[in-house]
Amino acid sequence: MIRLQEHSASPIYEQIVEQLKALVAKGAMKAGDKVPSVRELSSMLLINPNTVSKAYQELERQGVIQTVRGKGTFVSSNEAPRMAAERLEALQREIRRLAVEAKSLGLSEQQWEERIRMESRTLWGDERAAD
Amino acid sequence: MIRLQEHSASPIYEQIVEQLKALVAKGAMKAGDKVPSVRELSSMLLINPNTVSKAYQELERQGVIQTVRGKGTFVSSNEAPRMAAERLEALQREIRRLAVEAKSLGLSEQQWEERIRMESRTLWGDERAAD
Amino acid sequence: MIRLQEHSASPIYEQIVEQLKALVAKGAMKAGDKVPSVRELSSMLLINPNTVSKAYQELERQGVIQTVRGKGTFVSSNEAPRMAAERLEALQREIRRLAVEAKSLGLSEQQWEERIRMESRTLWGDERAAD
Amino acid sequence: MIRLQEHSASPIYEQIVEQLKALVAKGAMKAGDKVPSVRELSSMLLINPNTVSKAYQELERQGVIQTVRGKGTFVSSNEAPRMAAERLEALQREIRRLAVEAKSLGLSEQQWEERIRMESRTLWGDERAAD
DNA sequence: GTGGTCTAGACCACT
DNA sequence: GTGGTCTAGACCACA
Repeated sequence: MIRLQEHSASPIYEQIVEQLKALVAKGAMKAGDKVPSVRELSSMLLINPNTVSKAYQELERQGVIQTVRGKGTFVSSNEAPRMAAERLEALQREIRRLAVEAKSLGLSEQQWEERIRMESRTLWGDERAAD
Repeated sequence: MIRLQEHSASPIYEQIVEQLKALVAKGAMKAGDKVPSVRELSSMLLINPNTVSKAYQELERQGVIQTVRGKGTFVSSNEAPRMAAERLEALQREIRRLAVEAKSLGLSEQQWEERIRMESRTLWGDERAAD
Repeated sequence: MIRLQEHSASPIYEQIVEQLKALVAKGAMKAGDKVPSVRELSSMLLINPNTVSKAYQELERQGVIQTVRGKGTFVSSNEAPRMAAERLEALQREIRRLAVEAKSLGLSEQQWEERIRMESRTLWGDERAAD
Repeated sequence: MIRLQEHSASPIYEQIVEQLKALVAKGAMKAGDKVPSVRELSSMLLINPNTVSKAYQELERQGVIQTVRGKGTFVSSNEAPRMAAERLEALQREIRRLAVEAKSLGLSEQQWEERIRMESRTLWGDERAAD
């Protein structure tokens, strides 16, 4: 369900954050679903519980999951994402950076937007199909 | 020409890399143009020469600039960017990550693609106008 | 009468304490009124009786309710709240903390006091109206 | 400058966050001022560097301080506090809680608002005097 | 059982 | 020198 890349530039806790957000975005996990406990996931991934804990705390800050004391951690109903203003700003900055990288690689506008659409389809496509 | 954000999450050398790539992508610098020497740029930006040097090494590795012994450093003809395969893979991974973040923030497919187009226009738009 | 937020930062027993104090403060419950027994409330809220018991112990410690052996638990006459000195000190410390947070968020003194008044009205306002 | 209460209910890292925010709110520290390094403060307070680090990360998330790689940590120009929406909501909830506690302690509306004004003066008072 | 906090000590990237 | 990440292992509150 979650797979770590050992020699990745991004830290382990960030990989967990990204992948869990991806699972929720894709609909593989839905509001109310139980997330593995800190100890469970840490032993599954063979990493320290503190590292998982750090990832979960970041996910809670962003409103993706919610912890219930003594019971566990659950996917939250993501109607009101947290820190939306800051995250939208960061998103736009990163899009700008990637567009520069794309052009720097010699991609045309059409090629760049085609690559975007490839990812859009896998995320939003199913919903459109369901219409 | 290059402006550093003192308080940024990304390291200074990366800011230089990104901004020089952006200048080339926007057409503000073209193949053959001379880029400031390490000493020049470091004194302009009031930073350590080693930091500029690290940035230039990364830019050369990506094929954006080329050093000519005794003459200086120049923007290279960008027809065959180095490491294109690796960088295209990384680009696609990052697009995927941003699409997840966009959906996680509650953006619709239309809103997400509109944000992409906002950046595309400023980079590729001028060329289209010139057609 | 009491509504728990499953996904809240504060523990369940604290939510019960806060809400019962709020009911008394608003006048919805008055001195001598019977409060639900531990068993009743725990089955109403679908939680462990120990959790309700912990809440009632805290409320009794603060002088909000009183247990009469064999008869039940009642809202106490609130003329001499227990631990008033300690609680007043804690109150002042918390006001100080919130004022700092308000200023840190860029609120003006007027905006801060307006937010206070919004809450004051709903608690004390009715009494003034009854004068 | 920062004093820890050993037997406080609130964790050490939170005490650091609160106290540093208070120093900035009072004007004792201003934008651009250097904050003690993680290692410095941890040895001053005789606590683990990780605990200070956790506090600083939270302060950065709230936009109170900014770290500059390899140089240190500085008070940020607090014109755009971060997570403002979420923090304003939390502030209002906490005001509500404190108002209930005040009334529960038998305070009149006047006594409650007087206690608010006591803290307001020490934070905003100086500015008014400077007008 | 759950997550939250803290310590001790290590390694790394950046300047 | 700076902060960021990670591990190992401990204790606590909550349910």
